[in-house]
Amino acid sequence: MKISTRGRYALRLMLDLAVYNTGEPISLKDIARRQQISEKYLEQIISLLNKAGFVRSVRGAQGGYMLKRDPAEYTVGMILRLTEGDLAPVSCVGAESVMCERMQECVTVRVWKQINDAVNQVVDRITLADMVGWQQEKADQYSI
Amino acid sequence: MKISTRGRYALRLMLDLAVYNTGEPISLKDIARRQQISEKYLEQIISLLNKAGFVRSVRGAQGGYMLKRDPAEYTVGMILRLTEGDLAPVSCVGAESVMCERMQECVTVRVWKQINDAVNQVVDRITLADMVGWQQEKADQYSI
DNA sequence: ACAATTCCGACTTTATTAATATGAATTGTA
DNA sequence: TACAATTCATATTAATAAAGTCGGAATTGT
Repeated sequence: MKISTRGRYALRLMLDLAVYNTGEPISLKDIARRQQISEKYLEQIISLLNKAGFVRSVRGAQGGYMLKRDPAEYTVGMILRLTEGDLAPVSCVGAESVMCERMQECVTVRVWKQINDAVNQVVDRITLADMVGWQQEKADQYSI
Repeated sequence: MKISTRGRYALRLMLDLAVYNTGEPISLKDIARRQQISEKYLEQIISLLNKAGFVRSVRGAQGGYMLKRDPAEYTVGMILRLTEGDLAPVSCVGAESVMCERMQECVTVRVWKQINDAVNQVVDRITLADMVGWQQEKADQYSI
């Protein structure tokens, strides 16, 4: 039931883009330094986000990435699903659920459905903007 | 975010013991046949359940396993945690949470905590007895 | 005695995770 | 225009975990 580094890093990456947004592209090198994540690994991850149209990339010197939309328009669910794949605890209750031949008599599936719903409700409610707000609170706490 | 076969099989195994309980020990062979799971693999899984005191074993011919307590006394959470380990989506919000050095400034941890709470609330509420009930409903549906 | 079972530990195979490595393509700046 | 800083693309590797399989010892009812 773990979320892998891919998903976790993707979330931190997107949050970093939101928090440090100045209108100028932000380079992966900066993000990697701030987040203490291998730059090369981040390349792979942001490539997914880029292909999905979540970020805009600027190539060449002084290049980098920026969020394409407002932070409020990204839910945690969107980001995690893109990088982790379906968040369903078993494949038979996922978005494109893979039926199994025991479906008829299977009772455990009700458990998985409930877990799935509970998780989705959380991740689809929280946006990047929420997280930026939390970050701000923290910053305030420690600076006072 | 997947639950592995270990946990899924353990749940089906326990449910099988609850549903087919007659007071006599039930052999793994029977369970394996009914649940379509490798008997050898089930041995490993039930060994965990046995050591944890969830089931009672009877060795030798006509031997097998029985639930030690009433189905209502087993939650899904108990069974999954035993076989899957902590259900927390990341280790820093689990029961014996492993701190990381970024804890102070980390904001994503709030997301993981909410997911963790949501999942626990579901699995700690559902008991084996609930599932036996569901199974009964299904049986009724299809027999009418 | 024997067959059916649980019990135990080692082994194997496959898939996934988490990167690293190499280098090409692009572009602002000196 | 050269160059350095970047993104982009693909291949490779190393470590770990998942999902079993295998062989046989120990126990016990018939």
